[in-house]
This record gives sequence, C-alpha cells and structure tokens, in this order.
Amino acid sequence: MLDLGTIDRSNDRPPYRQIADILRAHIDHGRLAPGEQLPSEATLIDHFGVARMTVREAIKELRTEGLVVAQHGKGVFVRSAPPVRRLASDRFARRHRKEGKSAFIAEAEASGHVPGVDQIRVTNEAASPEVAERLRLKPRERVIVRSRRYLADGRPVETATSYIPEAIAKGTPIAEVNTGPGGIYGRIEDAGHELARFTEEVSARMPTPDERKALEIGAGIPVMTLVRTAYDTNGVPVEVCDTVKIAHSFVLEYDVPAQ
Amino acid sequence: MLDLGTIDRSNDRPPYRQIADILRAHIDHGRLAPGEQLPSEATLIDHFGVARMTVREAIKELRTEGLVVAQHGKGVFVRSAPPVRRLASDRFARRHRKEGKSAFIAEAEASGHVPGVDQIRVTNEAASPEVAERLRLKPRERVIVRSRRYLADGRPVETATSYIPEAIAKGTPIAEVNTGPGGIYGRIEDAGHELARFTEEVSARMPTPDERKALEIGAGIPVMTLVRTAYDTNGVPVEVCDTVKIAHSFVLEYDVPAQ
DNA sequence: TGATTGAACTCCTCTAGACGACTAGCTAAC
DNA sequence: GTTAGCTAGTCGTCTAGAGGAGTTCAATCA
Repeated sequence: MLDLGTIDRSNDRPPYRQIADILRAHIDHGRLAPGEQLPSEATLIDHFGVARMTVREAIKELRTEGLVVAQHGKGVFVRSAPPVRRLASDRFARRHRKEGKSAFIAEAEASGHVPGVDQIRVTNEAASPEVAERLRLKPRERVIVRSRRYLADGRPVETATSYIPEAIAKGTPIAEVNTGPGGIYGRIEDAGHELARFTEEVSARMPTPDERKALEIGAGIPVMTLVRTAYDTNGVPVEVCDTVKIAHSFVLEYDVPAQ
Repeated sequence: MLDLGTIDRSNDRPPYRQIADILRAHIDHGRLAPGEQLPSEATLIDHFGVARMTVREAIKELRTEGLVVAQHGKGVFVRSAPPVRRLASDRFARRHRKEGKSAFIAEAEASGHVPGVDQIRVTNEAASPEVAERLRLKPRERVIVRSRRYLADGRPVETATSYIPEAIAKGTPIAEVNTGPGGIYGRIEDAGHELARFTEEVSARMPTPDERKALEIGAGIPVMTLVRTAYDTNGVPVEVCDTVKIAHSFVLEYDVPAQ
C-alpha cells in the first residue's frame, strides 16, 4: 500500500499543495506508475483529513501539469509518458517537406509508426487580413485553404492548415483533395514557383478548446505550433501553413560545417 | 462598460464554462485588452448570480490557458502577448553556439535586447545515471556542472545546465565561472575535442514548481525544453546541456539546397 | 441465455459561508 | 514631511455539505 504520509498544517505551504507534492513525488519516483490509478478522492479526504475541494485542488494541480488524467466515473490515472517522436536532421526534414509532408509525419513514417490523414477539407476563401499579410496579397484576395488532421497509430497528433494563393493554384489540382505525386509543393513548382526557402516559427502554448477537441487531449497538455512560410526563388511567399501538434518532443540535428 | 451577457442554466455546458467562454470571447475580440483588469470576483458573482467557487473555476480555466494572470490583492489581468523572439538561421545559431551561447540568447542580443546572465553556479559532481548515459561515462564518473540563468530585458527567460566530463575539463578553466573567450566550446576545442555535431531535442511541457520559480512565471504557462548534446569529430559526446525557456516563439530558417 | 435493474463506486459541479493575506489609498500621529 | 495604522477591495484557501452523472459489476428478471 502506498505510504501517503501526512500534511503539516503549520507549514506555510497550503495543504492542497502539500498533497499535490506528495502525489507528485510518488509519480516522479515511480511508486505510482504510468497508467496506475491514484487513491480516490474519498480515500485522500479520509487520509489527510481535509475537505473535498482541497483534495480536488491538489489533483487539479497535477492535471494542469499533465501528470495525471481524470476519467469521470472511473478514477484518476497517472498519464503515460508521451512517446518521443524524433524529427531527424533538417536535411531529412527538408526532403520530406518537399514531398508535401509535415516533417513530423515524415519522421513518424520513418520510425515505423503508421501515420494517416483524416478530415481533409479544401475550400476557396477570401484571405483573412492576417493570411493576406503573410502571403503579401491584397486584402480579401482569394486563397485555397487545405485543412487536414494527421494520425499516428490511429491517434490524432497534428492538425495543419495551408493557405495557397488562388493565383498560384489556378490550373493545378491544389484545390482538389488529391493533389497528385509530390503533393502541393510539387504542384506549386509545376506552376513555375521553384521553392527556395522555408521559415518555421516554433512556439508552445496551451491549446484552445477547439484544438483540444481536434487533438483529443485534455486541458493542461501544451501544444507546439509551427507557422511555416515557403518562398520561391524570387522571395515570393507561395504557401503558409499553420500546424498545431501535441507537444511530443522532436530532435533537430546540426552538423558543424568544416572550417 | 463591458456587456457580460448572461448564462443559461438549462444549457448542458456548466455555468463555470459558460462564464469562461464569455470572458474568453471578450479577450479574443479585444474588448478586454492586454493588461486590462477583468471584473472582480464579486462583480462576476453579482452579475451571474453564482457562488464564488463557480466564478473562480471560470477564471482558473482562463489562467490555465495562459490568457490571464491573477495578482493577489490587485485583480485579474489580461496577459499581454509574449514578445516574439526570433532564432535566426541555423547557420547563425551554429556560429553563436560555438561561442558557448544559447542560440536563443545569441538571437536576443542580435535583436537588440539587453541580455544578461545571473546565478551562475559551477560545481564538480558525480554524474547521475542519466547524465552518465548521455555522456557515455561510467556511473558516478565526475562531471563539471554549470548552471546559469539568462535574462532578457532584466527578466529571466531561460535556465540552462551543462554537464562536461571532468576528464575533458581538466587543465582548462571550464570549472571556473569565467571560461574565457569562446566560452566552454572554445575550451573543449582547446582540450583537443573538435566539435562536429549537435543534436537538440525540443519539446514543450508544463513547468515544474522549481522552474516556475526560477523563470518567475505562473502555472499554466508552458515551457519549451531543449536537450542538447555536442559531439566531437570522433562521435564522442563532450557536453550535454538541458535548457528550459519560457515558451516564446523562435524561428528556424532552412534554405533548399540547389538541385 | 440475455437483458435489465440496482448498488456502489468514481469524478463533476455547485452552494454558502469563513478567514487569511496582499495592495493601495487615506488619515492621523509623530 | 514622514510614518504608522486603518480600511476597503482584491484574490487565496478552506470547510461542509448537496445533487448529478459516468462506470462497473453483480443480482435479478424475462
């Protein structure tokens, strides 16, 4: 049986934090293993001699930290560590990006996972002010919007939305669901825009409710966002792509060039 | 005056979520601007006709999402957008990394911010099992541990801890606070280990309580972690560095090599 | 056998109140 | 003029209860 210890009411640290600390320590030290169920609220209330809300505050803290997940009617469970997903060298990533795949997914494939795409949606819309600025279009100029969700092992891991100027997409199957071999980058090059440079802006934040739903994650699990812009040899932006992925780690590799 | 609307008690969505939705919408639409104070708990209790805990739950949700920050005794305020911090091309980053600086900080300098370092601590310790494995050392072999905290504009933005095998550091000032020009990478090369490759593993997660304290951030603000390993030309790992930074965004740039 | 019911367990949401601690601004005393 | 103390307003924490809803499983009924 798990030794929960006791809380110290004369301690400055409030009881709910002390309880969270105790549980966190058990998780950190593996005495509560991934997938294992935490003691129930009732048990903790009895054990520590506190009110229900106090125990719930403690557990909420652990949930916010992403250490545990609560399941209504079942219990609170230690979250299993997210699989480390490796993004190989940027050379590798670049090659696959040219094939129109997210580097994350390219790597998922390379590492033997079974990826997939669902919920592809392609529309033709007037560019929002933000997208227009990023693509250096006039306001409300039309863009092809391609949204899709990527799966790995059947679980959603990433959503992505690309915006391509209609002027570039015209005469190509970019506005079709199936864009043919080489993906949209292939079609962009077919249209005479040779790709020269990508920038990717990476950051992390908490998911919005919509993102939580799309990625099937709980609150408290951060997401990483990638905002990619692709430029052709003339420096003209030809695609912007917003990606939101579950904050699994990825690896970048750099070689130091010979001196 | 802000139009808060009302909640619908017959709605399936619980009141605290409805209240959070209403406030979130006001923030999203700029009717509650960054830095602006939210209506006080008492005001919201009166307005929506709910109990205190219900209002607090709603605000807790927004805090978890990083949209607002609460200040004890003052109020709850809309969080201002974090400054975008750009990490330039990997070539740029690489050059600066060779100077022993974090790429993040190198870029902060380049972008005109005034960076700084405080809380440098250098110790000589027995390697933990994990560090020993990453540096391919025998268990408990000794390593130099260099911890420091980086500031930008006087605010902490990043903490970093480097581990260098004592065998490599011996005879160099790596164990001193001041390592001389070129930083630790310079000294590592002085010791005959020419640098050839870096890997960086990037991920995002919620901060631990210690990290929250060191970076002076509240709960609910995710951090990005970088785990770097530097290898010499023989493929021997010569340094590992764990970095935790506030989840500001950074930019990667890739050039597509000529075909 | 198969479907239904019920009980026991779990977490979810909410109420109504209490006290504490921090902040800021005012006021009275020094 | 400065300082100490007061006060109103704010959020932080806790108590003790209530009913609701999802899950599981065993007992019951058709």
